[in-house]
Amino acid sequence: MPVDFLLDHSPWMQGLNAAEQNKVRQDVQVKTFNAESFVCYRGEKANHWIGVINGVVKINNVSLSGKSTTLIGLASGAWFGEGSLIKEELRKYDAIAMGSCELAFISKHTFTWLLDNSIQFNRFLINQLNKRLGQFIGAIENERLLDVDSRVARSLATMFNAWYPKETLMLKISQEEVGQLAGLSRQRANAALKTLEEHGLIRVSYGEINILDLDGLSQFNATQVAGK
Amino acid sequence: MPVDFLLDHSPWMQGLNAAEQNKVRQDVQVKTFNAESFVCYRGEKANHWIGVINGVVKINNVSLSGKSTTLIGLASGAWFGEGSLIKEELRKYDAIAMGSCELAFISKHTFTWLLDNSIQFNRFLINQLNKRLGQFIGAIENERLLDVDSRVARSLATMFNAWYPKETLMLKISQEEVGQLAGLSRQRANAALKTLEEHGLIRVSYGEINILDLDGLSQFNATQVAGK
DNA sequence: GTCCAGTTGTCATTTAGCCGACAAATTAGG
DNA sequence: CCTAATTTGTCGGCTAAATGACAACTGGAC
Repeated sequence: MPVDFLLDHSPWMQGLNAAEQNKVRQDVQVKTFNAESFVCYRGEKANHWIGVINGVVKINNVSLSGKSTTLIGLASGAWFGEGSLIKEELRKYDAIAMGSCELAFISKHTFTWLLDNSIQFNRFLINQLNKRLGQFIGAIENERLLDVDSRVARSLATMFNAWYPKETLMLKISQEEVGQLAGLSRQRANAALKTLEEHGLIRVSYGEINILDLDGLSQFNATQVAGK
Repeated sequence: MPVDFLLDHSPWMQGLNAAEQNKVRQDVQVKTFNAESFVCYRGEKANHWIGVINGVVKINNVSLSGKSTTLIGLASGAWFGEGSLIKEELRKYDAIAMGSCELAFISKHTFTWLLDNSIQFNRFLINQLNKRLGQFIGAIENERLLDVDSRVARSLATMFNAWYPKETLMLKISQEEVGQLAGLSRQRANAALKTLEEHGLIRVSYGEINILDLDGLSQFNATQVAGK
């Protein structure tokens, strides 16, 4: 799948006029990353806005005590990294490729140009930030109010919230990483995955999870299922 | 403190021209709320953008199992409720006055008019959403990586992230509510408050917390303090 | 085919917050 | 000044997740 497919299907591109679109197409750079390689480093200067052509990228942080957590996973169609560009600050998190992936880089220069010149682009950003804010607020709700199995379900489902080609609902992810994504130990994540598999929502194999029912996954609530 | 003080010190007002500012001043309505009264209800149609003139408002949610959690507290100078206005959806959370407070209401009509006509206003919203997104991502980090005492510290500090008159660093809040704000039981919140008091960051009295050192509070990290 | 690093399944043990309970303290209202 | 409602301090028992450990499994590299 080429960059053009990503650009053609990105809603913010559709809001731009021909000249603006051209500017973007000339600026965009494609880079490929191997599994586990770093897309950006925490503390680094933010110079690009980044789109996922294919593969999955995780946004990560490591605490002082060495514990690692994943804040969000981003699949094909997602654009990220605007936060640090807008605030003109250093990157606050690591971005790491999960499995090999292809990414599109748009320069800070073009990004700010769009921000300064296109109302449509501003509107897109408002909507994207608003949607993502909703996602994270939801994540806090889940973490506080939902049982652990449901949290794992939501964490997996949330990855696919962007536009994406629905065929590729497969994740190259270890159970250790699932734990980091949901804020759990590997062992507990393992148990949760088994529960979800029993409910026919996913299929677990070595280093890989297949999503069988994305809607079911994002609505899963163990306490309701159990009828309590 | 009158509405005008809030409007004069709100950064988004400063970005508007005289005509736009006038439109806002004619539209704004002031309402006062008693302690514990509802400012908006979850499920209600969203018709206003709301600013805090004085007092504190908490954004709340109650789970199916009846457990209540507070997602964020908003003090003087904060504007909120744009999320549901932008998405044109029903309110997703309750907003409840903590102690009596005065709020400014701007109609959806004027809000969307600003959104459609003022680039400056769009820019303000992007910055506000981006900043708040950072806050919530930070909250998840804290919840996963930080010890409980530090989480309480951050929860309290985050309330005062907006512009506000720094004199009023006092919260009318029960320890039960502190627990809901940090996602903890009352008993554990109580212990955390004692720790923070010992470190000279706050002073706790009946139904009330005084912030002595806002910076210290927002940077507090118990594992570092303990030297582990 | 063999080796090896990484992953998974599953223990027992430890830890920490939750919950229910209840007495003491505090404030507001008559 | 007295009373009722709320809040606070603190206990012990309960529960669930974290942790550490280890054997079994998998897939890729050689």
